[in-house]
Amino acid sequence: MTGDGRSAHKTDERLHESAVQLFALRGYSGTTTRQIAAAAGVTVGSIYNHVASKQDLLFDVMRRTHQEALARLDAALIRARDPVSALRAAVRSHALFHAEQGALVAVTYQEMGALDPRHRKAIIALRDQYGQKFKDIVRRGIKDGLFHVDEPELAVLAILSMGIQIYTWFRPGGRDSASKVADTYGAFALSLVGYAGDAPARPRRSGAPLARGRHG
Amino acid sequence: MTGDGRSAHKTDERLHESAVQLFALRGYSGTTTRQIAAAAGVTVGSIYNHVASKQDLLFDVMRRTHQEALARLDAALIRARDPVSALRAAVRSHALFHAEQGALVAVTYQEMGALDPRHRKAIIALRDQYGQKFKDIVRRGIKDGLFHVDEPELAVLAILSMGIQIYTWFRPGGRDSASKVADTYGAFALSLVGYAGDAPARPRRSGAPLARGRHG
DNA sequence: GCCAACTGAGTGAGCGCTCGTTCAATGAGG
DNA sequence: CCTCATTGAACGAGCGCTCACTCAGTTGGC
Repeated sequence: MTGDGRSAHKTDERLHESAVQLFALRGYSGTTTRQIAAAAGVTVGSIYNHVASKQDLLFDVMRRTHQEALARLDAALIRARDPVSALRAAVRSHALFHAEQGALVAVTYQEMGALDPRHRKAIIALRDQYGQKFKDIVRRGIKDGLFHVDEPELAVLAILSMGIQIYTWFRPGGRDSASKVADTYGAFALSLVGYAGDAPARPRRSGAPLARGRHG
Repeated sequence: MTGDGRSAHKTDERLHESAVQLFALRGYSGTTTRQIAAAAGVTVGSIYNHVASKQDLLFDVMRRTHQEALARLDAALIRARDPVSALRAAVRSHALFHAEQGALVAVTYQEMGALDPRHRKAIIALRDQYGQKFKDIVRRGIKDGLFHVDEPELAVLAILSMGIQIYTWFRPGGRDSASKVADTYGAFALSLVGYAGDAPARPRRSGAPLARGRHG
């Protein structure tokens, strides 16, 4: 039978996805190799034809998560020509990723302590690379006189933090869509850095029929 | 009871503290009862003279953490007479706690998945109780016309989120003191909810020459 | 003042079981 | 017929937890 879903590559992917789901649910130490194998539809021994160790599986999940987040951030920033639209686009990308990829994000943030020191160093480097792009935007916004914030480094940390935590409460089908959350967080970030031209109080952007900000 | 430093109460406390440190470092599943015992200066069997199970130890850590955070928040709010000073005081208390009690906070946020469903329910109730106090402040600020934010619920989530994450990067002796971070975050929170009177000096509505709409 | 009875923290070998990992054997596809 | 993913038994280590026991320290009858 050709195309029976049993090729080596497909098993690789199923192992990866099974590991993500289980690590997110039970944690790295709380997940057994047998559970991962069962979820991927193979037996224990077969895992080791595809990954060197459980530890390597964790590292691979984290590495790919960061690379994906970086790729999306870069894509979002391509069209931004000024710090305001750049920050809005960056925060939107950040928030969307953390809302839509909850399992990947949960593993990445909760299992840092389960990584070997060697692997951890590599992941931290990727994380810094990600944060640096936000710092650059805020720094430029200040230089251009658009943003007014006393502690830009803390502001960037705060902006990243509020986005990261989305994965802990966001559920698809909840009150707000991921896109709505992402837009709102973009506005929050601009308020945070003291950008005055985007005050949230006044109804902006044509399609806002529900004047829900200030009923009397 | 002679004061020889071997009283049962002291062992209780040492077990609790050892569990906090180890759970924070290696996670709940990654920590063994023998490690906890060794860190507390006793052997395995003795643990069970003080706690019912490893799971109960985790629950106790989380419960006490939330109760402590709630107590500090209430203490901080006693003197607040208006939404502005209340939000500032609440965020300051929140940020300080998450900076100063990193190990407690790490366990509380990273090991929710390791709790029994029964225990988890109790912890979530405490967490909601904590968040509700912030919601009340923001709601009152909006009603009084002091805060201007379109999405108050998301704003509260964002404010709590940025404070929670402090435990992941704050280290005593770093660039900023916990107090400095807490004050700055208080200002961030007020910017976030659209409170105009406390922002760093800036040209309000002095013009927003850049296109505000998104590019697509 | 004495000693037997009692209390409860501490001990450490050991229970049944599961862990991550290995490997000889298997069998289907090219 | 050869290749290689897959299997499942097996390995040694380690898991949470138990339990018969030790041993200070305290109590209370005489």
